[in-house]
Amino acid sequence: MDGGDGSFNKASNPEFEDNNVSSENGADSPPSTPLNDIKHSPKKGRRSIQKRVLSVPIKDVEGSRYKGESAPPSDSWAWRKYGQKPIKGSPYPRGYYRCSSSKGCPARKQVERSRVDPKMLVITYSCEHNHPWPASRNNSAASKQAAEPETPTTAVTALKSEPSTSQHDTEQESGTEERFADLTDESILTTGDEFAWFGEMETTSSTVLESPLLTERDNCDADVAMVFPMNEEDELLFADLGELPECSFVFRHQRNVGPQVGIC
DNA sequence: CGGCTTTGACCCGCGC
DNA sequence: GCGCGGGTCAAAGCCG
Repeated sequence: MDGGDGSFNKASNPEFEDNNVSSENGADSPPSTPLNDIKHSPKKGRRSIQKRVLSVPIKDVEGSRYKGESAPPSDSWAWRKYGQKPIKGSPYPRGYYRCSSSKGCPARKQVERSRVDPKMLVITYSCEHNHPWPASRNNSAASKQAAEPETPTTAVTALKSEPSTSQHDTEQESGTEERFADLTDESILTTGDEFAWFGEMETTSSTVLESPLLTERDNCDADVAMVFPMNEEDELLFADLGELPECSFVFRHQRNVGPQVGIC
């Protein structure tokens, strides 16, 4: 498998391929499937799955229960890891997370180390086209409450009510939850936007980089990749995973700076 | 006790 | 048609 043939390209990495909004081509026969069906037609089902890819410095996710390969950023939602796989062409494995903030939540995300910058995490969020994201809540709390999904607007509202504590000083301790909550304070809302919460992050966080191809944060209509900076501890965790491949892809989008594309 | 993480196996789509 | 690779499920174990 991951022999590192350096064959990292669109063919081998659909995530980056679909970056461009687009939800795969609608040529396949839609299985129209809920989670159950995903089992039998995981890829077909993706037809209606919208994705966004964000790049976020791992440093920012330090607050989350970061144990190994891929750090599940605490983005105000509860994510349950349901799988991990080594990706061909990448020395780092990819973690698969499912939203556990609410029952039946279709949201999923993939977390993997950036091939270009090991200190960054590439997170791909995906959700079904017509499925609203769950209300953003504290991970554990949401998990236990199994609260029902709320409308993005409601979710944001809830966030705005959150006291924006000095995230600068306690970022490492509080993690990103606080940070994200704070971010919403000054961000613009896009009601009805399933990815509104995500938009908040990218628009306000200088550390969050987004693919130029995905800047249209309409909703689930785009992939969002996040890259988080890593610290030494994190590096150690990945130490045995090997070095970066010779060829890597990373899309960045810094505020007022413009997109940056690193290709091979 | 409930929920989450980890790991292996299976299934499906795509490319050659 | 075959093989490769990605994505998901399910079982077992661990932790709070």
